[in-house]
Amino acid sequence: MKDARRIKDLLYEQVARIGKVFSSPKRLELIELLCQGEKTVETLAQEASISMKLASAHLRELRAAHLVETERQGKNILYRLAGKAVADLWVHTHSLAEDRLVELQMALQKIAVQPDDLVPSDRETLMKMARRGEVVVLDVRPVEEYLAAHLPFARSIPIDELRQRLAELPKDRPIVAYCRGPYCLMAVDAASLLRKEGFRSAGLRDGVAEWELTEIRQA
Amino acid sequence: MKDARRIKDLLYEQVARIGKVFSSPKRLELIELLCQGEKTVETLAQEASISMKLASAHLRELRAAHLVETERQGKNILYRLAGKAVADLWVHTHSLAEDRLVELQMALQKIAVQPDDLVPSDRETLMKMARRGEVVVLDVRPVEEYLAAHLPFARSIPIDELRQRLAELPKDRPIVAYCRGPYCLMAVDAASLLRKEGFRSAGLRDGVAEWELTEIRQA
DNA sequence: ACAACAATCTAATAATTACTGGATTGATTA
DNA sequence: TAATCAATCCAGTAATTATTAGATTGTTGT
Repeated sequence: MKDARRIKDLLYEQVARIGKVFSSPKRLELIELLCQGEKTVETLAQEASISMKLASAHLRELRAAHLVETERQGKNILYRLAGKAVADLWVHTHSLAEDRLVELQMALQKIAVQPDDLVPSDRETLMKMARRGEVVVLDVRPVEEYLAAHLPFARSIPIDELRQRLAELPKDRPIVAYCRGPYCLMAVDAASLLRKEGFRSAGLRDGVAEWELTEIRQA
Repeated sequence: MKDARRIKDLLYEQVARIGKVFSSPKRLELIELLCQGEKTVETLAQEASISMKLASAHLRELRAAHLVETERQGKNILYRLAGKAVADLWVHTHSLAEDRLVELQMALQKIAVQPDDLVPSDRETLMKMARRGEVVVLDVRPVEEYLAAHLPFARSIPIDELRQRLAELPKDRPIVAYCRGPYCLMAVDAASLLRKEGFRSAGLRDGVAEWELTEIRQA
């Protein structure tokens, strides 16, 4: 059989369709946004700072690769990931990037806030403390994203409302803020705001997708 | 801070560098080959049926993304994956492709050989039987790849030598052949050859990289 | 039925990327 | 030292992909 070559080419080409989707920065950003729950094209475009037309074109690619599904909701069209496996591949991909690309490591370090020594860095003790109420886990994403999924014991205060709602937070216990993931700056912004206001606070690098993936691996 | 946008763009762009590498069929094939162990440019080019120049160009991309390392060995240059995480992402990527792309599923079904009812499909019982010698696990890749890494209890007979070495195999026990992975046709070729010759035989879809990844998840 | 709106489609151009041929580098062998 | 070999570099063209503008499709509200 000399068409073994032809078959192989066909197979790898199919896999490359997935790779192509992950080869554009904006598409990656859209995937990360969709990891936070279903969204309309308009919302996605706004959050990613691109035109609706361009967002639509990128989403078209995502759909062609069967990585997202759509549903009409009145005038809007809702996009959602076609499965948890898509979010997982996003996490695996950016983890490998962080592992291998020094440029990325340095860029991430630049935006990180100093860790607070009262806040544990490993999740097991963090969860133990959260369960006991010794630490407040704060979700600073928009409420809809919190409602779609959030970390255990997390409380929701969107970053825009944070300044107005400081009174809801305790000053005697550390506050761990998290957001969409390592490329979302809301958690670090929240943490530095809280510190300025006299709270003990730290930012968590992981979002829900990252958390859930490593949960499974540990279990 | 209005440069939040600039920072984000930079971060996603870095991750997209990894995606770009995975967006070309031939680069994927090279990655899979490198999952089997270190190889020279010439070997890689031959196995992937491309010119050495083109192979060199693709490998250049892989190296630019820090996914492979090189080492000079006399006249040749050896390429190897920069870490297990690279092989893992390859497995995760093609798994997602198999999960989402119907075209790929059908193409894979077309090349699959009928399963043998004496050969278990889940790896735990397969390993139990292999340990007891109730089944022969046969690595049909080139010997060097077998030497670099192989499945537990596996025996090596490269596919080219298989016809000459049939006497080494038992007729009373089933033989499970495996190769580089689901896109490598050596295992299915071996299994159908063995069946023609009166052996009980089946092909295993997974290669070493796939096996090792799912091992860890189960453990 | 019509205006307003969300989103897509189509087509055109700009920007990247893939591939090939010719020259070049570094190491080995005669 | 010259010849050979593996591999890369460079430059040019072919092929894809990204992006934007303009027209179009559904849907809602008046």
